[in-house]
Order: sequence, then C-alpha cells, then structure tokens
Amino acid sequence: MKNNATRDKLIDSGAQLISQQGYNATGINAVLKTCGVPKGSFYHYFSSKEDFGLAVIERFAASYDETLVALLEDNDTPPLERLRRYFAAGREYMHACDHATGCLIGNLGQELSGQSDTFRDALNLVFQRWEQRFVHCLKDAQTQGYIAIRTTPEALASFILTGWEGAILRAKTLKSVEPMVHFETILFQQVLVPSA
Amino acid sequence: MKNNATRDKLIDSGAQLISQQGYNATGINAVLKTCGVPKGSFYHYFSSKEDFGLAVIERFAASYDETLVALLEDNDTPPLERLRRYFAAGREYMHACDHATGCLIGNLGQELSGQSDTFRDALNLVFQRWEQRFVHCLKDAQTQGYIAIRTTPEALASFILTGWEGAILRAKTLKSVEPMVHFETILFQQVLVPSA
DNA sequence: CTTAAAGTAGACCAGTCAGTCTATTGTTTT
DNA sequence: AAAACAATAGACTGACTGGTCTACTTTAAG
Repeated sequence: MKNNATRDKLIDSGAQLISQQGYNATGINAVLKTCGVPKGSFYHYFSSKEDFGLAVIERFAASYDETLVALLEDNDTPPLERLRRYFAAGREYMHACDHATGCLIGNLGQELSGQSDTFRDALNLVFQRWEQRFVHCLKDAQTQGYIAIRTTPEALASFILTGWEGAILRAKTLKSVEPMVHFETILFQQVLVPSA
Repeated sequence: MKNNATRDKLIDSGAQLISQQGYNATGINAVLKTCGVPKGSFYHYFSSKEDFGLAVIERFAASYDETLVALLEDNDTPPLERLRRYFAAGREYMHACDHATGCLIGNLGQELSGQSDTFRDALNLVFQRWEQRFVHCLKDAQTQGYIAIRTTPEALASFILTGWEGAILRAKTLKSVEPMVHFETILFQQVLVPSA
C-alpha cells in the first residue's frame, strides 16, 4: 500500500505533464498512457485526481527542498554567493525547458489557489518552507555583515521569493530569461547591500 | 458583425469566470448560462473558444490600460506618488476579490503560455505595453531627480512589473496582501531612491 | 411586400473527462 | 496447498467538453 515503482512512475509522469500543461489540462488517461499503467492501478494508489495532484506536489516539494538546502545552507560558501548560485540554477533550468515549464508550485498556485482550498493550503505550505530557507541564508548574510539589517530577513525572503516567481512567469511569456536577469541584477545592486 | 450588446455580455461574463477559474476550467456552456445567451449566438460572434479567449484578453487590456494611464501618466502628481497609488489600487482590488482573482493577464500567462503560442504572443504584448507605461513614469522620476540613473528605466520597469506579479501570485496562495506590502516597502526603501 | 442578411435559439454530435466495476494475476501468510 | 490480500488490467458509465447544425425571428434594403 505504500511506496511502489508503479506509484512512482505515475507521480513522475504526472509531475512532468502537469508542469508542461497545468493541472486541469492534464487528464488522467494521458498520464496513464505516457507511463503504460492501467487505470485500475491509478485508483489503487490514489483515491482521486486531487489526491494524485497533492502527491505530485508533495514529492516535488520534498525533492526540490533537497537542492534548496544544498544551495542555500552550504556553510562553506558566502551567503550572497549561495543566492547567486540559486538564481543561476533557476536560469539554467528555465533555459533547459525552453522557457515553457517554469516553477511547478508557482504554476499550480496561480491555477488552483482560487479553485480549491486544499490545494491552496498545500502550496502555501511549500512556499513558506522555501521562505524559511531564504530566511536562514539571509540571517547568515546579516550577521556576517554582507547586508544591512534595516529590513527583517522574513520580509526580505518574501521579497526575493515573490520577485523571483514573478520573473519566472514573465520569462515564460517572453520566452527569454531577461526578466530573471534584471531581477537578479537590481536585487544585488540595490537591495542586498551592506551600507545603510 | 461588429460590436454588439450580446457580444459584450459574453466577453464580460467570460472575463469574470476566467479570472476566477482560469481558461481551461471555464466551459463555454458556463459562460452562456451566466449571461443567458444561447450557443448559436456565441459561435456567431466567435469562431472558437480560443478566439473568444483572445477577445477577452484584448478587452481587459484595453480597459486596464485606461486606468494605468490615468494613474501613471498623471503629470499633476509626483512620479513616485503615482506608483504608490498604482500599488494601493492593486492592494485594494486584491482585498475586494477576497485574494482569489489576482491579475487576469498574469493568470493566463502562467496557464497558457506553455500551451499556445497565440495566447503567449497576445499576453506578452500586453505585458510589454504595461512595461512602457512604467518606463514613462520612471523616466519622469529620473529626470526630476527622485531616483538614481544607475539602472535603465526599462530594466527597472521589468523589475517592478515582475515583482508585483509575483507578489500577487503569492498573495493568492497566502490569502493576504502581506507579500504585496513587503514588495512595495522594500522597493521604495531601497530601489526607488535618489542617492547612489 | 419581398428578400436577404444578421442574429437568436437550442437540439445534437463525437470525443473526453474523472471515476467505477469486475476479473485476473502475483505475492504473502498460514 | 490454500486462503488472503496487493496489484494489474481495461471495459464501461454518466456527465460534460468544444463545436456543428438546422430552424426560427428580427432587422434593413430595394
């Protein structure tokens, strides 16, 4: 009843299709087809499409959190350099997916938070966990004197996360990482600075 | 064949439903039901759902551009105050819609730009027109000495628009305008400042 | 008064949706 | 070996999708 190769295959295919097309536009049959699993198995592992969607979110969040920790809590690297690497990784991914996919959590947040409170809560939690990772890194930067303490790390983390998500969205419609570059440039030039 | 009350009713209802539920989740029948128009009329005015969606975008953009001009090109008001008013209006709207709707263009950009190039192009154009309105206002601010000229107005406009869109997205999943407040606060405190 | 076109009206179509059902196969446990 | 359960398999259902079709009504032109 727990973990299983078939279940994993379903979640993997689902994450891929949902990333590309969105939740509503991705039919269960399409997921089944891409991984060659019959419908009976799907409803053996998941009670509904919503249940499946939540599992996709959960798994993506868990996997993404690992890379987030590796990037933002690497104490061998100066805090602002960690942030730079995070942005660079995001830009690379955006380029790799031909500017079509973006951020799964951001996509679903936009599509589903007005549609289902269950999804909204789940996505909100993911965002909040991400913000905490940023807070941790920003606190390091403040105590080490790299940035001023005129703003709380929490507010700064919110600023960075929302700005970055917005830049990703804009990059999708523009089919260019230019908005992401602009965001990063101005952020490091005027916000993440030491002097008051 | 041109403008008509029925056509307008369809677009109005469509804009409302699509704002709330998204494009894919909004069926044509639902639109027809909310404004009491039969299907025959719909396909008399629009050749397809995509055609309809584009008309909804076009009309929203035209109407929104008016308020944008009124806010950002009001020469009787200092440039930064114009921006403040723009953000205040956005916050008020977000509150009025119970944090559920957000920005129609942003929503559709997220949902459709990976799905249809036609939509992506249309939405991209709208964003670019908006950016130009910001550029105009920021140039005023620079020439009047309110903000430094270390960054091009174009890059700044991109930064503001993407940051704001991201804040709206985050406000939807959080059901609070807090991210929008954080964005505005830090923007005026550290980015839109005169000194180098 | 006639005729053509614009617009209204909704039954209808093939296809797809999420979800159900029964039957069968694999794998343990006893 | 047998019973119990997990998992596979896919045909099937009713509701709904975007879109088509024909019939009817209104408006305007000649």
